[in-house]
Amino acid sequence: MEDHTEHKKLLKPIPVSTKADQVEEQVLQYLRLGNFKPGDTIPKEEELSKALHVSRPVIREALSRLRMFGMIDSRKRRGAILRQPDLFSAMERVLMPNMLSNATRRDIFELRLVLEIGIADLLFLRKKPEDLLALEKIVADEQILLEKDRTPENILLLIENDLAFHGKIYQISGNKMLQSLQRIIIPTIKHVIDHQFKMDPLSYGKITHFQLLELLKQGNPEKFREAMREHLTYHFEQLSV
Amino acid sequence: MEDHTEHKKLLKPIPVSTKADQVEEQVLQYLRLGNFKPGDTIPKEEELSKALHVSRPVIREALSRLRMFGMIDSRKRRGAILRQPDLFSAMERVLMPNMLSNATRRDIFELRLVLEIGIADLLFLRKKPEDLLALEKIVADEQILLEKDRTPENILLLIENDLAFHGKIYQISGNKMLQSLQRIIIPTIKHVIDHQFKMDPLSYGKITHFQLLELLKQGNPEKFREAMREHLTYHFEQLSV
DNA sequence: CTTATTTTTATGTATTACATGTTTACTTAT
DNA sequence: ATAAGTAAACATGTAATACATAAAAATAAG
Repeated sequence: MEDHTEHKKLLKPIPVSTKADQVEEQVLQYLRLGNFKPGDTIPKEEELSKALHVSRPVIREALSRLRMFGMIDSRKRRGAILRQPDLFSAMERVLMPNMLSNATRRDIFELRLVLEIGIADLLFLRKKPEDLLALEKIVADEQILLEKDRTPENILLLIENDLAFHGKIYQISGNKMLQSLQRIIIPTIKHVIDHQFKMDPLSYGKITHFQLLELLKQGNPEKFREAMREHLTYHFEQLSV
Repeated sequence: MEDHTEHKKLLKPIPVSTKADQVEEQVLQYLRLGNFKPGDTIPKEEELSKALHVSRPVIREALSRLRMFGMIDSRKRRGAILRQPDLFSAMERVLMPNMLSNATRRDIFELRLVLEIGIADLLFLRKKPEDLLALEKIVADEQILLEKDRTPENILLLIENDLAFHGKIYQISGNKMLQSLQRIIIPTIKHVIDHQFKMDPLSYGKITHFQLLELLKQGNPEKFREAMREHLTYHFEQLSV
């Protein structure tokens, strides 16, 4: 018997992943190699259970994960059908800025800067008259707010206004992926500005929203990029090696 | 019949959610409001089961999803402990370019352009001598390959070399989030270039990798941005409104 | 006091049963 | 014969239960 326990210790270097993990990997592999298209059905839980020699709860646990990513959509009687995975929307659900490490929050803060600098070409490719009108409205609102006193609630309104301006930029890009990323970025940026850097959320460079809008109307991508870089200059100054 | 399809669109997009979905949402809510930190433990499955009045398998199904995101790490006897969610790594696992819609693939293609244009400031902030040496090696290899015949295998090597150069750029940025995004982008870019645009993967503008490297050594972010924009000009030309 | 063993306990896995909603097939009425 | 209504089948959703397993805690042995 003591020999038995000896073997037990020696034989198991424990690369343990649970069965559900393995099933998930198997199914993903199956999907990758199968070259399926959205709308195709995958084997029934019962069939998977028999094919992989695991119980149905384990199968369900694995499929549940794919469901969370929007990869499958299982309906009664029909089984599970493949869907186009929505890469970022699932991520939004689990994003909790306070759970992230400072390093990750910093990464997201930087990501925002990278995106808003690099987005210029898309803006000039896709901007429409109504977009410019919307931005004009936002800038006009900002002007009104700036002329008022700096009461706490006005500060909040200014922050909202600022968010609206930059958010509209992502929207004009016409790129859903960028918009998804922005939804991930926003709560993190707020957290970073409040807790990590303790900077004034409205401390922008010499270039104002108004000037950015004018450039978007009459300028070109290159000028817009450099103006945005200047606009975000205080944000860039927060960065460290 | 045409009337029928009309109604289908107008009526019910099916807002059904399973219990596991609801449990997942409850737990996420609990975590968000609780202001927890990595290392904290969450209630045991049994407790959750009683508190939410659902069976343990349902609880497990919900927790399994959080496990997939790396949010929790459950160990026997101890229960589940919170971890810092790795936002993008889970997404890499489920990325299957052939499952994406053309629109999504186009979005990812554009994301790459946005990132590589916007990344310039980070590069100049974080570049280190060894990074430049690595890039020099890549560029030298490219030069050797370019002087050889255009055999299929040499073409493949050139594509690998190109990937190495641009990949190194992301690495120099020192931003893990950008590197994660790149791992999502790479297989999609390949797919898009092969199937969607049918463009030459190596068709770059007048600016070469060598010139980009020289700018990274002696130039500034602004010049680098515009050079990268020129380098990617044929990619930008693929874009449509 | 250290080490080995047992016990405890929470998760991992499996079996089983039943509920629920869809599809398919069948029946019935006009 | 076509249309509507009904019943049967079937796959997923939910639940209860039992046992395996591993890790921590408690206890016993040296």
